[in-house]
Amino acid sequence: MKSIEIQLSEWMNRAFRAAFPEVDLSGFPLGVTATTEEAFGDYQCNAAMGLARVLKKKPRDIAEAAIQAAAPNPAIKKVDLAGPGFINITLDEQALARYLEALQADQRLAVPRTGEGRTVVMDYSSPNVAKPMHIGHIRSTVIGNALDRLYRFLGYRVIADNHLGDWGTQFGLLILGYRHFLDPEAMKRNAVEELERLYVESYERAQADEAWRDQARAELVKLQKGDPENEALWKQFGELSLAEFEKIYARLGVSFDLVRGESFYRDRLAGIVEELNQKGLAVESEGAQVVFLDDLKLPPCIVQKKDGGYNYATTDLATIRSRIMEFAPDKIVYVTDERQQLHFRQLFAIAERMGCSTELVHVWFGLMRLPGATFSTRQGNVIRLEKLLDEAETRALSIVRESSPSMSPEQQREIARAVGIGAVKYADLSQHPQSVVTFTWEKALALDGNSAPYLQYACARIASVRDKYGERFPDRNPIDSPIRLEHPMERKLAVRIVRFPEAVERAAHQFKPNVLADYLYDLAQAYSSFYQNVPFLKAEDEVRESRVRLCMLTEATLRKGLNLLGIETPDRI
RNA sequence: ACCCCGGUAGCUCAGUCGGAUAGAGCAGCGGACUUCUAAUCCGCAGGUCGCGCGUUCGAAUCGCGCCCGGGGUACCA
Repeated sequence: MKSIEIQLSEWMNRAFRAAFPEVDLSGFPLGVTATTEEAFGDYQCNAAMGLARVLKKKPRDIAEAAIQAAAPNPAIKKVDLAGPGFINITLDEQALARYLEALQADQRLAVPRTGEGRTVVMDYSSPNVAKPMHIGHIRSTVIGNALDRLYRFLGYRVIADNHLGDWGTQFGLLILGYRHFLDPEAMKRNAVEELERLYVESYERAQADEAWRDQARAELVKLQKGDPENEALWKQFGELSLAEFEKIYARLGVSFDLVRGESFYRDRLAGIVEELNQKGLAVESEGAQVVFLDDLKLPPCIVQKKDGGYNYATTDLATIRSRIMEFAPDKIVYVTDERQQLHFRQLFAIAERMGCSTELVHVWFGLMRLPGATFSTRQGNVIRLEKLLDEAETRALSIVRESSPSMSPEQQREIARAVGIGAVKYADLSQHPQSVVTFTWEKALALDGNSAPYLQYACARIASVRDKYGERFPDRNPIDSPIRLEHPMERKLAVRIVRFPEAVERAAHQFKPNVLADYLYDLAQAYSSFYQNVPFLKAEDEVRESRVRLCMLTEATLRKGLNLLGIETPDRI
């Protein structure tokens, strides 16, 4: 089933081609978009203005010609020519109602499978082993997961890979710290927290103590050479960390197809450098192996340190190579913070020179900061992700208890969980990814306005309507009655429902989940307004059924949309 | 010094790659619950889109210059 926007765009395309058969119009946008204002109708086409210069005609005349050349279209009530050359289209209510009826039978809500047959690797979350996840990790995890879900729904084969930081230079210090400062009790209580403490203590000692630094380096070399004792420790660190991460992922509803740390690629690093040498891409400079990218006005990129060690860029090159060999992806998407922009530009440039033709995309997001201090992870004012989620659930619980005192405690907790976690996720997803976010509890846990609970509340009200309808009219089925769009609120809601496919596609292709969030909020607002101002269970026969059908369509759309953002929709709230 | 982002209502933010009279939410003020969940709805008020010049039918959006803030800039990831 095609979306209305696509149908109208195709229709408009044919009209322009019929009006100007002698001109090659390929490459010009001739489609329609949702109107910027209701007063202009439902969809608008701005193509005439763009064509004016090329056709050397007045835009109004061009638009007029296209309108005249357009085939009769029963889906359209009227077409207006406005302003300098806008073509404004108003949908016919009857046709729109028939479309909605068909939509109700469509599991995909008219969202096309544009990714059919294509594969995309998504690299997100990727925390470092032996460090607890804090609020800085939530953006990569939540935004990455939303994109993951969006692409899957569009028909792509998605390989979600959690590329853990488990093979860095930090392990020398960590192993040393473990051997000297370990507190077994603390380790039992919270392994990852203790590992972090050990690292910090070891790091601080290394600042002042040169012998300690040398020792750490030696431990790292031993690990890299496969020393069994160090390898066992390293493995243990990884397992403890992963177990801790899994708890967070379970709470967030995030799962990966692969969890491959950087260590997975460690045996291929030498081969990458060798290949770069052979192709003349890497040369020795100041004792290190370096790829120069002067022609792209990028700084040089080190692929092998003078001590023989490898770093991030080399691992990532090996990772790209490995992913191409194993999955033959059309696209590899990385979701990281903004500080890595330069790294990825260098990486992509080198990969291309090595013959990689896969599309490589870096989706970056702004850093999370705290109001007073400028994002200081060192000063100890980091907020642990676990604590954030706890707080969110606690706050939600007190509200649920107040508004639904008759509910069982278990159900209250379950709803508070869905609402609290949803609020935290939505706070991130509803914002443009690349903006810098200043973290505040109030914003992260907002329960009114443009928030997850607002959307969840709308879903719960609909579920309630559906249940009450079933109780009061057990012998009727809404599907047996046609949809009618007579009340302005019904029409308004209908027009929004049919715009879902474009919101999904735009969110995915622009890598901006907030596009979908905005759409859902707008839809929920239209529904709330409808709900508050138009009676349905008390409406007369047929009208009641029609309105219940609109409720069900809204519900399906909201639920699918929130599901794509990774947000749960309880039946009661 | 150079590179990349951002600057929109008191606050937090949208703005569909150049479109029509710049939109939401909080906060503020005023209304609406014997009714389908008031975690809601309706209304009011709130703007030099950082500043200047330019490009054209048309600029918050594109170009140049400046101001302010953030991030980055060869052996960390």
